[in-house]
Amino acid sequence: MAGTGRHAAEDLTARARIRDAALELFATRGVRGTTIRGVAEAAGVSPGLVQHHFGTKQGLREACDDYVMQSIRTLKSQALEEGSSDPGFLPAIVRGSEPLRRYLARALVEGSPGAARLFDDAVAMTREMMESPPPGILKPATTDLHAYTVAMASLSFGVIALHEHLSRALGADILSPEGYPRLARALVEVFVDNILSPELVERAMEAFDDLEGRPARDGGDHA
Amino acid sequence: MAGTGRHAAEDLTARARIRDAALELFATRGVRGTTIRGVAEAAGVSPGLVQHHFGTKQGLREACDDYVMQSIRTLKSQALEEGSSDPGFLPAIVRGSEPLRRYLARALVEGSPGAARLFDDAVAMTREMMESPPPGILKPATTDLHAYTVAMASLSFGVIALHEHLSRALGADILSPEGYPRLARALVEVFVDNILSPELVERAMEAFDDLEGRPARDGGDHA
DNA sequence: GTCTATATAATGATAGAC
DNA sequence: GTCTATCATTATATAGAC
Repeated sequence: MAGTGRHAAEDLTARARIRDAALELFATRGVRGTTIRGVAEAAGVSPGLVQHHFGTKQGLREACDDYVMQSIRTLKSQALEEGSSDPGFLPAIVRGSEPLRRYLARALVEGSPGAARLFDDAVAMTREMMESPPPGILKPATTDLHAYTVAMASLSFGVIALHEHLSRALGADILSPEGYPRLARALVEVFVDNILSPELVERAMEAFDDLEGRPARDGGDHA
Repeated sequence: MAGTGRHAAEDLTARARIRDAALELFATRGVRGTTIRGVAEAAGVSPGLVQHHFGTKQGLREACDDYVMQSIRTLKSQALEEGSSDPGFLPAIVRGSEPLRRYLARALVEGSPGAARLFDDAVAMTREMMESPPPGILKPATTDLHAYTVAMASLSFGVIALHEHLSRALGADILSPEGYPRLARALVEVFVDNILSPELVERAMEAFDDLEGRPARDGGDHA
């Protein structure tokens, strides 16, 4: 499958061209902001043909959703086969096409079933890896491994969802092969660095306990 | 200002009720998915009154944007005054109302000028803190402090943008006072933990160098 | 498969009464 | 300030020709 979306427009069937055009518009204008007419125009076909191939706008959207999520899964599998050392989804998605990434970013916030499934699968996959870590990765020291896993997934997918802001702040598209290393390096540094003093960490943990109404820990001298 | 959005609907002027209704709809259905008529119905007024107060749909959106971002800034200031130990935006936003958070999540992806400014300000604020860290926080060991800062901002705002998925995966609203501690604790653990072996970190850093076309580091024996 | 033409509904915005 | 009535535009979806 040409899952990355990198292909010449002329080589594609009308159906594929429509799907690609819809992908792009759904990503930039959102689902409701995209019109069948706009898709048809962008694909160089008539509005009637869009309906012919996908039935309704909802059908078109579902087709895009399936296509994007399947493409990303394929990219992820390829990255795994090549033995990528980076455990997250990020390296896989960086290989994808720009529209693919922007579609995912939108879908993560607009409420797409496919994006939700992708996120949940990533959590499950990360959790399995944390329970029996590969060489070079230690088992996390936490009493709540599930929350730990969710927090890690938040890091990866947050980069996707916010890539526009991150790119603007950094001055380079952080999901392009050019800009990605700079952010990735910084993310690893944040992981490795220990900028929080043990006392601060202890205080923060106690504050969280308080929020939950738990009893104070050892050394906690507050009510 | 009732920046948290916690107020009885009866106590509000029609203008405020319209704004709150629009806030809610913009957040859940997006800008293009929201209709003047829908806003009017939700606010219990006529469509004409919406136009009377805000002119156009665009004007209504800008008013919502300004209101939300200003409210969040106010919450942030309050958190700072109270000497919150948590440096990010998260603790402030957790205090806000549910619609406020969902609006921000959408705005971060839909392309809102106000959200972009908020993000950039957060980066600048975090950067200043990193350059002269408060007690308990060490200066990060990085050669790219700006990227480091952006990565940290990504963590905070990523939680907002993805809160729906995080909440689903965790089984509790992670931006409510009930669910927040569990995720926050996990985030701190991810920060503090060192689950990556030095060798793995070294390998990853070299891979990033390669992507950028930099020369190999000391000990790098690959071409 | 692909198009044009059209039915039907919804939307943003305006005008004017109360 | 608040409403109703209305216009012009635009949208989805269908029908049917080629």
